Amino acid sequence: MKKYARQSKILELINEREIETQEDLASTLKGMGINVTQATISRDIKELRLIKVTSNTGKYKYGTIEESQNSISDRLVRIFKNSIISIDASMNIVVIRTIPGAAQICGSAIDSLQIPDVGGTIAGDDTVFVAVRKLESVDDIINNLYALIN
Amino acid sequence: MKKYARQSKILELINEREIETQEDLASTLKGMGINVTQATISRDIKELRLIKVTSNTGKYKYGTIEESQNSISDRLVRIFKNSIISIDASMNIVVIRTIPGAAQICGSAIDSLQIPDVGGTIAGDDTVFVAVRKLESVDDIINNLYALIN
DNA sequence: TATATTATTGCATATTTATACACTGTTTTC
DNA sequence: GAAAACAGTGTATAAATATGCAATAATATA
Repeated sequence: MKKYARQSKILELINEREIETQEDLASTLKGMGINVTQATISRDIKELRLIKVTSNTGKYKYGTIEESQNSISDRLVRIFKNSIISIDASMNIVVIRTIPGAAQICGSAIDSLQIPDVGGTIAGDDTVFVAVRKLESVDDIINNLYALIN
Repeated sequence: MKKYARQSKILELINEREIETQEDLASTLKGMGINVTQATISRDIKELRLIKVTSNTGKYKYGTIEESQNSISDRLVRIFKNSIISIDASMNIVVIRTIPGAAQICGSAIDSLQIPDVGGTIAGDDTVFVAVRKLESVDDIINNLYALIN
């Protein structure tokens, strides 16, 4: 059974180099004496749960979920930057104004961030309400959000 | 800018349903009055950092990295189950025998698991040595590994 | 050992995805 | 306000990926 040896090599390779396609991987492996076709690579990738992640250059490359952990918050931050108009508070409600249509996604973004003392969010079309558990935390949360967009 | 409204809907959809392809997504959105082509979906998916994950049925579907967190250890466990022959210890070294060629990948698997008191691993072709920091921890670690494969 | 079962893979190809290019609408700059 | 720069999208298609099927290898079973 040479499958695992090959898969191990695959994990190694995607960490070392920018592997952009399955053909890439197949031919690199071929160069190392491991003869395999794209079809098998496709199956290996499924088994190994490898994913396509965007490299620094904006292109797709193969990577692991672990590795792309960081990019989760990247996504959220990017969405924030592009859509938030203002952040304000009324008592324990943080009111976020967004460009039209972006409130929902900003809401889910905030949910994902799991900010302490955030009880929940509700979003309309261009407004998000963030319920804060304690009045004292409101400023922290606002600063937290501002930090994201700068 | 209706892009974010659409992307928000996309996030919603992939959580609710098993979306298998980008065409799938495009036509579902179309059914909801959001008119968009596969090409744009492809770009949205890149922006949202969505990935293909294997659904329960073994097929691919779209999902988020967050959602597929769990499947990381799945991968490792699966590899273990399929390749470990025996687990034993000599003093503070846990010795794992695997099917030929699988030691490397089992080694990386163990590394990823970040088991307490594991100092490091080294793998040959069909054998992995796991260095344990304290003699007292050896049994725990062995049980830990056995638990994985059962 | 012979037979049956299961796992792994290649080949060929259908399916799916990414992208170059062109167009449109929006925002910025002077 | 006109011109320039930019963002978003569709069309068409090239590029990349997944998979049915058949062959072979590995493993289990009698």
